[in-house]
Amino acid sequence: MAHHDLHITSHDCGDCPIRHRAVCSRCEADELAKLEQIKYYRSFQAGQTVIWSGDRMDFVASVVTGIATLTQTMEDGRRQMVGLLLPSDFVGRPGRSTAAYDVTATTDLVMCCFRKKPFEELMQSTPHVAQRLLEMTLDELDAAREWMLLLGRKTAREKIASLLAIIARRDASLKPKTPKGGIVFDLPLTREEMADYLGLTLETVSRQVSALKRDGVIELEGKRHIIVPDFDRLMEETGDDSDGGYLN
Amino acid sequence: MAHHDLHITSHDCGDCPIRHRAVCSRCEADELAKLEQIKYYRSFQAGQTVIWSGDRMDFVASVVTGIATLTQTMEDGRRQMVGLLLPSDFVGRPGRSTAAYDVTATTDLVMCCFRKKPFEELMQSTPHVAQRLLEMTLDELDAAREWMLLLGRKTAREKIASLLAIIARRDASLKPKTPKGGIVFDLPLTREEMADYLGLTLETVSRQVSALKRDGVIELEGKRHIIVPDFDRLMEETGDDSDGGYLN
DNA sequence: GACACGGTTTGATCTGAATCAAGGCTTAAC
DNA sequence: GTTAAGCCTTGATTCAGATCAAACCGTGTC
Repeated sequence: MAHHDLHITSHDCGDCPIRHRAVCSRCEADELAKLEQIKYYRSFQAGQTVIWSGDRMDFVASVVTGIATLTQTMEDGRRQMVGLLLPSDFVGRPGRSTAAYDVTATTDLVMCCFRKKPFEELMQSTPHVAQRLLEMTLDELDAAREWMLLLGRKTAREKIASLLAIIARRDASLKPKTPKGGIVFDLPLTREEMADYLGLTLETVSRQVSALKRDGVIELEGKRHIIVPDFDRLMEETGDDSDGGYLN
Repeated sequence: MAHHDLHITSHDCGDCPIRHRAVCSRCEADELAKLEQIKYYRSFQAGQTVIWSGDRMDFVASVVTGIATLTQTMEDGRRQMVGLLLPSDFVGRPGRSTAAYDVTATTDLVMCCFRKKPFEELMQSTPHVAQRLLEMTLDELDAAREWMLLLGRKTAREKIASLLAIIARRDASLKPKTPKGGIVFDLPLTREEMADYLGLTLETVSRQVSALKRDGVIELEGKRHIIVPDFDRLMEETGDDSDGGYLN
């Protein structure tokens, strides 16, 4: 993420409650003004569908608060999650008029939308927006490819550990660590949603979560509150390279 | 693909044997000249590794002829293909200095490379290059997400049928159809490579190919030459929506 | 308090694909 | 012509995860 010094998220986007990593970095005053004109907010309750695959989609958007998912469904009902949208993530494709996936709010959700036509025009005239979007898309592609390794080759236990590590890592970057170095967070997904993420059934998810708890890798308070006493121990269970990833 | 009228592949890139969809569309004469200066060709034999994950990578490239694969490998040797590069496909990430995946030539391969530093500079000064790259990356992301559905939720038989359909469709767009409406092509992948693509073992691939042959969905001449007498029949086996996909 | 409901756990059983193992078919080498 | 190496097929067996089934838990409602 450090490979472009665009001072990303370095200022607020007008009155947006969060800083729009996607579209506002390096915006000039007049560009901001233009963005102001074409933006609007939409709120959704947990469980609500934002848009169905195939529906007309005349906006692009970024998540302000909450979590949304992208899923694909086969005729017989088999579902696979293909994207997880966290605050500041971008959704929508310039140049396409219909949604390619179901977008669903998993938690209460606020999105900051931009009407597509003017957004595309803005993109034409402000090259750094296209470049920033390219960067984000490449990041997403990398994430998708890691996800493919998970889906194709990892065991159920490794899949669960990987998902917990992904969420734990994200949360750790937002919150300070606990005194003893443990990481604590609430699962934003139901067992079924986890299963759709991982290409498993909800029963298998439940069993493997129980197994990780039994083996002391995680602790549970209720169904959703997770304590990871030792992050490295969790990482060992993911099957991933231990070296913490390549440098940029 | 029709959503941007960039007259892509509308002219040759200097003496390149193919038209570089990636970087040459709408190039001005002076931009072409600049590209000429930073480009060079590299050839690889079938089976050769272009670059290993983690290696320094100071170029970006597009495939001229042949096929290359991107794969990820776990420490214990489990492998998952995460990308399949066909002629005119682009590889390499502006802003990153090391390769994130193993890149391997599956067939004899010629790539047209551009040194990264000057390519990035060119990107800064020519907005349409970044935009074209964004478009291509979004296409790749869509493909990755379809692939995720395949990996997470499809049966072995559906996976094989899907892969054959993908290759058949691509070939059909390059070659004229056979008199009787059938599609004929040569598999560019070994059974093991197919397995790595699909998240299966090579034995399962072999069995399912035999099963599709037994059921008359495909015909085989030798190990690699495939005849699809009825493409719709093959599509039925993929588990995908029959409606041929959404309009753009 | 009784009830229903969504999310979850756990148990018993089944099954699709992995694994283990043996050959077969081509092509190239000597 | 024999041998070896790659690639592919097929069979027997095993096993991880799916499926089927039952019950549990917390919350909100009447």
